[in-house]
Amino acid sequence: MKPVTLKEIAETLGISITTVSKALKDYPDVSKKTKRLVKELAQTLNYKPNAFAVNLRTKESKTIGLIIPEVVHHFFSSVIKGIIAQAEKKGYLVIILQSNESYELEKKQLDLLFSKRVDGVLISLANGTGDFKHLNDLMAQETPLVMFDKIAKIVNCSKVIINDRKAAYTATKYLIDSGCKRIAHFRGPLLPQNSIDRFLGYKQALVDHGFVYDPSLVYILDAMSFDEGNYYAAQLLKDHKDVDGIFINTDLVAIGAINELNKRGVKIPDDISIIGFSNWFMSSVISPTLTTIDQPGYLMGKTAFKLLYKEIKKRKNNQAVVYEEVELPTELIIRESTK
Amino acid sequence: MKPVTLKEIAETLGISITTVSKALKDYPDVSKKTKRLVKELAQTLNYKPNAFAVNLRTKESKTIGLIIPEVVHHFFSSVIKGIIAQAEKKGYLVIILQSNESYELEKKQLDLLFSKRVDGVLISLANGTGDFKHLNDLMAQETPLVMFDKIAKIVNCSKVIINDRKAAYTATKYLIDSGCKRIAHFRGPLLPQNSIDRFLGYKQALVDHGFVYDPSLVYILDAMSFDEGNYYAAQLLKDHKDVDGIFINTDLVAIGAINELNKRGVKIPDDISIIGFSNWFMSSVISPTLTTIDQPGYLMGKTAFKLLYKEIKKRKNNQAVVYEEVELPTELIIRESTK
DNA sequence: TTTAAAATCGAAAACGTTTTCGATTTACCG
DNA sequence: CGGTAAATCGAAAACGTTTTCGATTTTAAA
Repeated sequence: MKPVTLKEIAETLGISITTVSKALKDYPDVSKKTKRLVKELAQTLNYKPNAFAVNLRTKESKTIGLIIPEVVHHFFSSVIKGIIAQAEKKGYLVIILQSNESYELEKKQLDLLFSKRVDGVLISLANGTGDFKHLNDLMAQETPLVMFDKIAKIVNCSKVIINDRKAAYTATKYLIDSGCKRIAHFRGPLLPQNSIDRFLGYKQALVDHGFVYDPSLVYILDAMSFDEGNYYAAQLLKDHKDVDGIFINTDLVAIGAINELNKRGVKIPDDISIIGFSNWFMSSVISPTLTTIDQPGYLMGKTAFKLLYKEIKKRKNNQAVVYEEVELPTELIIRESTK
Repeated sequence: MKPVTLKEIAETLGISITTVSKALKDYPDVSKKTKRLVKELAQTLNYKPNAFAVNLRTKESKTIGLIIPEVVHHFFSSVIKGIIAQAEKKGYLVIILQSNESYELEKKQLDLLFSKRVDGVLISLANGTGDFKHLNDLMAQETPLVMFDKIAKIVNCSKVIINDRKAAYTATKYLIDSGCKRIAHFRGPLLPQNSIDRFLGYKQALVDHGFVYDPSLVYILDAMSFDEGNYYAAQLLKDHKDVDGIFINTDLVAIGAINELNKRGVKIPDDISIIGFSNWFMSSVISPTLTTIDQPGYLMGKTAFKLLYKEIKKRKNNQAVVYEEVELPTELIIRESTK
């Protein structure tokens, strides 16, 4: 049973394809009676327009692409949820691709999306991307792009971000204010902007409060996993007996660290205070519960789509597009892992 | 700058569209020289075939749809990851829709996917669906469908599942073997097959081991949230002072329950043992760590796609399709929340 | 009854591919 | 050089829509 087409409806009704098409879309130049007939038949035959044909004709796919580094991730899945919820409201479908933090994959996937002629793409960069030609190429071909969370400052497009630097500053300052004297930092990889900014915020807070910045206190992680949290917590204990606070780039790692410290009998927060980043659900559930920075994933997804949608509209109407950079608020969530 | 088409390449090279198309796809009836010329130009112009046109012609979208109840969910996001990883290997893109446990939405989304002429759809049912006409309609129109995790036994299609009943039996039996005398069950809503099966497994284990089944010991939850875990744990304490074990439908609720019991000074597992279901990452991290049933999400996603892919292939070659039902293994993960 | 205006309809082109099949060119052999 | 086989090419139809614009029919007015 093949999908029913306009042609079939037209033939069984003895009218032209044109009229059927117009009847279905309530054109003014088709009679009420014909409209009723057509709509009824379409209904009973369960007619659904072939999106390919429509898109080929109208050049609109009503589909956007989304590239994220990792799907199984509390923050990113919240973002996804925000995006598809908002997209659905506007009649858009979203194709999700996972870059696995690989620049090469990211490039390939962008090509794929272009081939599908998506109306726009939303992207959060892989840790591995230091070159942005693929992004600029896409935009050069009229495909709107908006970046969120892990962005590249140098690329000229709309962005939705948080102020990582400020948030990290706040977190570190809280550690300082609560009496920590020697504060370590588990940072993310070198390339991503947010891991740079969080590091910078940490450093700034230190300097502003009369600490001397000690590079041996910052550990550069790679996978940002629970296991790395375990490993570097142990490492830190070995390297620096005097550390009494850690600001950690992301909650998952922080939870790994807490796990390791618990195991070794280190008292949190009495011996060492810990602050994470992101406010994963898990953070409110482990013991001790984790002080962290709340990062609004759902809102970020929603906002990113809105920006993209606005740009799609503008382009469609041949209006000038202005790139926006919206900064979402973060919040320090104080729990048990700090004094 | 409009996307470049075959026509453009053909014109600048002074050859026909046909030849360009064939050159790009390495047809044997175009000369090496022409192929080289075409490919070079395509490369420099950054030509990407218009998927709409291709699909309209070939009737293959190389896209599948995925409908799941909830994105922000450890199990489902693992499934998603498995699906898109496997799909990418075979050159398929996946459109993800979230039904939010709503039957109405699910129906609408299925229509949307059909309109997009996806090559197939993967679905895990919403809790609210008790009617399956929308699924049968889709299949009647030649769109392969495979269900996973939350399935409907009555629908005739390929499925990938776990043996919920057996797993629940194992869990409950473990509680019994470890000495529990009065075992409660927090079950899911009434409709979904897996919540029924888990309940049945629980009941069977009880009966098989000389317990009398007491309906007042099973609580029917709705949202399956952390908060519900809190609430029903409190409720249980009020209703039944003698309960010493709970088998809980899903880890998130179990974690909520543990949270509440911890707060009230109930000792786990000494006073009450708890077993969850799914093996969320979180379960290995809370205190006490949660004994649970491991449910292989990534593998399930991968398998579901494979089944779908097989069916797509078969249909394409006009071969008879046979529906398969594959059952994935589960495993009891013993941790601290049980004796 | 004629005529102009309004209402209703449909032919055809276009979107960018793929593929069949016939046409043309080239190479080769005697 | 003639003829056949092989190599190379392109015209055209098709996929299912949308939309323009001209054609036809109906209605209402004169």
